[in-house]
Amino acid sequence: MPGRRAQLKRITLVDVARESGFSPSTVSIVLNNAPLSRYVAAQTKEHIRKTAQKLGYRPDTFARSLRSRRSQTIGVMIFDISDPFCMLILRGIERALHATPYLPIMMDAHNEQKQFESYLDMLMERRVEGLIVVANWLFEEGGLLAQVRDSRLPTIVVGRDLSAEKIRSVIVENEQGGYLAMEHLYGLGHRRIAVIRGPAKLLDSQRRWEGIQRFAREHALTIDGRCVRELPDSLDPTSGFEGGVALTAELLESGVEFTAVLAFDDLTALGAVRALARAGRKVPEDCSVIGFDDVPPALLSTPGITTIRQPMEDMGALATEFVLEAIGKAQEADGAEGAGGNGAGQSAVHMLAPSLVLRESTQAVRVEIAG
Amino acid sequence: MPGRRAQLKRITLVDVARESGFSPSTVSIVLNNAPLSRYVAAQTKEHIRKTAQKLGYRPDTFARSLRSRRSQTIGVMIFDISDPFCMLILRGIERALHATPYLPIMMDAHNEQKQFESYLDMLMERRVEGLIVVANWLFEEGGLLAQVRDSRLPTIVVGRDLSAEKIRSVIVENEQGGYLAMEHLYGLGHRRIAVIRGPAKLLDSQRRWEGIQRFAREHALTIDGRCVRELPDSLDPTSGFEGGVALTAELLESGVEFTAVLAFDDLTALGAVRALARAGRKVPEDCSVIGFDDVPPALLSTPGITTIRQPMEDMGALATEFVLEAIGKAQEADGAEGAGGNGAGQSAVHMLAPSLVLRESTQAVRVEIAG
DNA sequence: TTGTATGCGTTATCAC
DNA sequence: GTGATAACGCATACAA
Repeated sequence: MPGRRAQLKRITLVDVARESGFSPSTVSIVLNNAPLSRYVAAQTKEHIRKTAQKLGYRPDTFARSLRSRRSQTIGVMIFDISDPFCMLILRGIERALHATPYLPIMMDAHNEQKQFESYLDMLMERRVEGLIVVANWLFEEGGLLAQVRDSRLPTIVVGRDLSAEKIRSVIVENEQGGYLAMEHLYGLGHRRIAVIRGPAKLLDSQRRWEGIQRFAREHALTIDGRCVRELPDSLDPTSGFEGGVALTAELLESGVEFTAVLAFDDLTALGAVRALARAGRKVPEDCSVIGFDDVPPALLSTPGITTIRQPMEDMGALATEFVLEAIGKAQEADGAEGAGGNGAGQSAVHMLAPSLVLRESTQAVRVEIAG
Repeated sequence: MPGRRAQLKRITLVDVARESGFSPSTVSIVLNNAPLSRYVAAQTKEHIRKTAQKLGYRPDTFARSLRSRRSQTIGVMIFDISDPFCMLILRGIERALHATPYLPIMMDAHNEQKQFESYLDMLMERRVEGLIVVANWLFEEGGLLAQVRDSRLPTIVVGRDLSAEKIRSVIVENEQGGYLAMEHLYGLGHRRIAVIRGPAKLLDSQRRWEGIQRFAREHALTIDGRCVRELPDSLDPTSGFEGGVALTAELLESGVEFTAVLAFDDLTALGAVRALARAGRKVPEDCSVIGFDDVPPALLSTPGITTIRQPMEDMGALATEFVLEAIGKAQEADGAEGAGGNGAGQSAVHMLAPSLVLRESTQAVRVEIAG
């Protein structure tokens, strides 16, 4: 290594100015492509850029942020990073942010409201310019986002429909998803379908149910009330799986017949498989199972779980674009005073289409003919 | 909303000074608990703290960092956040960092060396005070960390043994893990054990194999060479699972007999289960399977995968402590010039003990008596 | 014990 | 077209 010890001293804007023979202001203007740079001679620009490059100049983030009041960061609050559902959304966020000068600052709330609050505080303190909340279904918005809402910080939540709380959301089309799941099962000949619904409190859970019912209505299929179970409102991260096990076992013991289980999500489906196996019923031969989400464990288990896929990466990317857009607008309308929305306030819910992912946990029903 | 519009103006140190009647310096000293604060009257401190509280003063991170040259952040480079293995380590890091004033800045390299490099750059630019690299086995240290190494930035890698590259590492005791797995299988009566080794290049893979061999030696068990397969050196994230499927299928077709499969990791084990199922062999009745790591999918699949657990959360926490410690030392020895180590250079590998997690994928061998 | 003055590296507002 | 100069908010050496 050719003695790079000189690198120890940081190169500043002033160094570049001195070396290039121009003033710090000009250098700053050029290097930032500031509006004023329109009036700088092309030759000057070229020269300044060259020397900056030569010296290996890197702007100091802190000085820049201090002066410009802009942090160039987006806060990403993850409600539970160990939930595979959240993870894939992160990918999308990172992907969308990659082309921009913004850096994500991620925090994991460990499934705890308390943490969520304190981290939110930290993020605000670090002056993030936007906020993306990655929520799974355990997330309880107990006024947590109230402070954010009227802080005018461009905010969006992905993974949960919080439009009722006046927070812009990006989610999957749950109703459509429920419909698709039913359609698939029905197409395979299933008529006695057990449904494990999500927690009642969950809006997304409602929607899926609506989709299920719509399909049933359209096909004159009645869903036996005894075949429907509901996941409890729980704060336990593994409650989906355990709920699936328990509720399926319940279903099995109740004696009511069914040839397929439509589970709220993949973990629930995995739980159903477990319970069925325990009862000696093989999947899919003796009973089909369909999940929702398409998280990795659904692919890795045997049989692979047929599921309704949420385009999580796209959801993350979309949410990111919205936030960036809102930040842009807020900047434009910066001088323009007024109580009017800077884009942060306008609550709306953006929905992406789900899709069926065929794997091995569902198959045509064996004997049954019709309901 | 009761007109909170006054909040728009940020409270600064000067505001607190004015309001409390003391000078900015005194206020700064008190609020930071700086060394000099030892000489400040208790009453003064009290008063200053009260008014700071009253005004809702929050120090400006950027100004503080600009001045003090300290970012109060730790860079966390995750090689692949979608790998459940990495995820749990993150939990540990976050937990350990929580009690400190340090904020983690996480970046996900998406399994790409290119990304890794550019993000590393970003982290350095943001002046992180320490670096934790969360690596899975796909991570290739192709000189990636060279720049970090001689940047004197306290660095540690968790999840991979990179001590050979002179980088401090926190890992599980792989040799012991391999031994434990064999011990478990042997204890259940298995004598014809198929082994799917990890990639040859991987040091961790070697160590596990050594543990396996040690157990075999100690118990006069010979491992049939025909029963041993090796995962390819691959950069594909799902290669573990697919490798497991393919190699197990190969094993099955080769006609050689075995009553158990000892897989390199949980994904490989899951792959083995899949291949066995396809061949009509049930797990664990017809063949036992043991994994390594204890990642969530191992728990969620049916049967649950018996595995050797890596204490990933503890590994993350330990790594974090080391980095914090190194930062502390570097600060102390700040004036003390010298080429000598500030703790960052001292390469060493710290190992945590693995443990057996019993689930349903292994059971006593049916008939076989001895090798 | 406490206050004053200075500078961290940038950007922005003016003059020239 | 370009250059002085003044903040941004904080921490610290030094003075009192």
